[in-house]
Amino acid sequence: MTTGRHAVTPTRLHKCLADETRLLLTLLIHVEGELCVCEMLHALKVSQPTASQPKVSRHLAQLRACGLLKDRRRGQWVHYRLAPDLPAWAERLIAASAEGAEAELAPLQRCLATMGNRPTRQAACC
Amino acid sequence: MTTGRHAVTPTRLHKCLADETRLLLTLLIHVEGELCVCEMLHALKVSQPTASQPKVSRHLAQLRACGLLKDRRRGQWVHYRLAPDLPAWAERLIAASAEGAEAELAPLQRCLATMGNRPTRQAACC
DNA sequence: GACACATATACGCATTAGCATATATACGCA
DNA sequence: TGCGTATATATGCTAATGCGTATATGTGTC
Repeated sequence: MTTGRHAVTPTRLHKCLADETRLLLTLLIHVEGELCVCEMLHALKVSQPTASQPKVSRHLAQLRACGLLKDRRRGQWVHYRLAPDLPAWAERLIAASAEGAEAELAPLQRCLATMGNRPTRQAACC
Repeated sequence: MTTGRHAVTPTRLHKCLADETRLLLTLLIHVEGELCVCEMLHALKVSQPTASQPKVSRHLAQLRACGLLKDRRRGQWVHYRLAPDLPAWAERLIAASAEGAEAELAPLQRCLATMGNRPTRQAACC
């Protein structure tokens, strides 16, 4: 479990979302709630056919280091979700981004919906 | 429609705001409505004592090129304001940033308020 | 332990971004 | 015209960013 060293500031948050890959990963998690790396990799290939696993992993690590995401290992899968302690303004900022990126985001969501063999997700309480 | 060569996209907008200087300039304009370069330079020195005029000008040009700001020459002064045709999500995004950056923004506003010799601003309609 | 799968990190490289300094342009006024 | 003020751009440099490939770590299963 990674705990960011810094508080989330607007500049840091914008830097995180200034990369197309990180933006899509973040927004995808924002709308889906929680996703594992293989799901994100799968979805991302819709808009970035050449997207590689290390690329996704590196960007996720960066988002985690900034305090934007939390990870949770679930067997062999690692699931990512938005950090639960994000300030309200940060959530509003992400929501606004999601609206602006609706057109790019929708195809990825559709791809996710039809993805077979998705790892079972269990509620955090179990 | 957008006068810039490109439409404002979330990625482009985040890139714009991912730099501390550009973020503060944008937010300052957002809360003040319209500002000329010398006012921004003056205010910015509160948080960046070494801020130079070319630096501010370069960042403003970048924000303008992205379609975030519009400029208007008023005699020897050039006034900047947010582009009037920004999509609603972009304005909400900026407003959320402003909230997150409140602590850094307030001192600049105070500095502006006590700045002498500010160029007279006239309503756009005259 | 050996192997397969899921994910993370290291390394070398190419591109980009931001900066300081110097210089150019635009306007107002004498 | 020439000068002062306001703003913009050019240049050369350094540092940060993102990428692909290779490799390492962690987990489940046999």
